[in-house]
Formats: sequence, structure tokens, C-alpha cells
Amino acid sequence: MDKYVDILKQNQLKITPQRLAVMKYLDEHRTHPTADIIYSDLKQNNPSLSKTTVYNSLDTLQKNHIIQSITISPSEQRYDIKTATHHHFLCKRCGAIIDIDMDCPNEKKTLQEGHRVEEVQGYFKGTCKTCLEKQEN
Amino acid sequence: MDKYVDILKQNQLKITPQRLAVMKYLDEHRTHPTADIIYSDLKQNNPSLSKTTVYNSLDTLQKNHIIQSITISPSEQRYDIKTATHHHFLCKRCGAIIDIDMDCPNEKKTLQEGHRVEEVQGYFKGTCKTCLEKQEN
DNA sequence: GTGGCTGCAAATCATTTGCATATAC
DNA sequence: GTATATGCAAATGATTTGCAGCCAC
Repeated sequence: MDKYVDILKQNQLKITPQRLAVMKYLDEHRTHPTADIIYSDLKQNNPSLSKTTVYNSLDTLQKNHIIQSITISPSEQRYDIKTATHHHFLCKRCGAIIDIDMDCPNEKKTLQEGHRVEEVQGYFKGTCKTCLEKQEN
Repeated sequence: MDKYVDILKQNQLKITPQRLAVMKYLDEHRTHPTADIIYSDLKQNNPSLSKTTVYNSLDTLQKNHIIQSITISPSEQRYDIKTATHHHFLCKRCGAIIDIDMDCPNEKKTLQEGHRVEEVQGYFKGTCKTCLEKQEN
């Protein structure tokens, strides 16, 4: 847990149990959950938790580049602990969002058109390995 | 206008003035508009147009792969006439969404992890050329 | 003629906002 | 002690749904 305290300190953020809980949750659940899923799960052990606080915490953590949000599904945002640059695959059949460790050559820096790139997100959509295998049987 | 009629026919879709208007609009405005922008603009020449119909038409056209939706902004979907595979750049300063003609080597087909890819979307975010130049002055 | 499309109003649902209270430092 | 974070309830806004009438074929 000290690990999360340190990260907040490094970013000059106040250490609150709610922020720690959100960070820990995202660190331990690499499933790209929605704000609502995070809220429902954390609420179990912290009944006074408010959904607004989950949104606030996610927002603060994101502004400090501790987590990132994924816009792969059109209707809701999903969240991810920020690690090495990676992309995401959405299985249209089972809904799973899977990390893809790969980078695109012409990623960061400036594109040939002259735009300065600060962030890159790659979304792949299709059918995941597990669903493909199930189908074969 | 025949061009749009043909596309609908090829997809065995009924030819309605609303669908034609949406297709024409997206073909002539490569600005990645939201459903609401399309609605407001088309409403001028067709006051009886309903927003529901715009959503319905966008949905039908998308299912038939005539247009695609872009989830680069978290709060709303943006639409694009489907052309050659390309990616998108969002300028955080002015909000413009710009086409990026580039493809990633390991795109389509199957990823090394074994997932079958049917769709690829690349989103770049940063500051566009125009905004960078303004800043220099 | 009929089944799919349009348009209206109402519903849904993720996210945001306003504000009083509580808490980190 | 004070500025900031939390939590509640209400508001917002994009999108969806139900349904009656209309129109493409």
C-alpha cells in the first residue's frame, strides 16, 4: 500500500483512502473496468463511498498521468493503470478488453503532417483467441 | 446524388431522402461531425427532420459499412464516410479531428496473441500544425 | 398492401455540477 | 486553521426506446 502512497506524494496529491483504493483496484484488476464497476466493487468494503468520489479520483489520477482512460467502447469510459505504452483489443463477442504489447513505429513525436503528438491510442476490434477456440468445437 | 442511391441499392437498403441527406453530408463534410451537428445542419433544409432519424440512419449506414464511427472524444461519437483505412488526430487545443493517412504494419489479420482483428482504429492526440504555428507568433 | 422508416415524446444512463460537511496536512 | 476532498441529490446531455402514422417498393 505504501507504493500507492508514494505515487500520490510524488505528484503532490493529498493521500486519501478513496484515492488509494482506486489505485489499488486498478493495479490489481487489469480488466479495464468502468467507473461504475470500480464503484460497485469498492463499495463492498467501504459502504460510505460515493460514485462522485470515484469519478473525482479517476479524474485526478488521470490528470497526473497515473492512470489513463480508454475510449474503445462508445458508451462508457474504461480505466487502466498507466504502464508501458500498449494498445487494446476489444472482443466483440465476449466484450473482453485485452492489452496488446506492441508499438507503432511512427508513434510519438511529430507526424509528417506537422502535428505534435502527445498521446497515442490504438484500438483493435474483432474476436479474441478464446472465443475463436470455443467456436471450433 | 445518384452515387448515394447506388450505394444504398447495392446494400439492399430502402432509398429515403433522409439517408441520402446523411450520406451526402458526410461525403461533403470531412470534419467528423457529431449526430447533433449533422442534425442541426440538415434541419435547415428539411425542417421536419427528426434527430431519431439521424441516429437511425447513422446506425443503418454503419452496420452496412458505408460510414464508420470514431470514438476519439469520450463524450460523443463522431462519424466519417468510410474510405481507405486511415487514422485520426485530435487537436486538444482547437478540437479539430484530422485524418492521418498511415497504416500500421501489424494491423489487420491475426495478432501474434491469436486474436482475429476485423477493425483497427488509431487515435493520436496532441497539438495540430495550425495551433503550433499560431503559438510561435 | 405491407413491412420497414420516420418523427415525436418519454426514458435511460454515464457523467457532471452545486453545495454542505468532513478531513488531510 | 484552511484549502481541498468527500458524498449527497439534482442536473445535464448523448443516445435509446415505444409507438402511431407514413412511405418505399
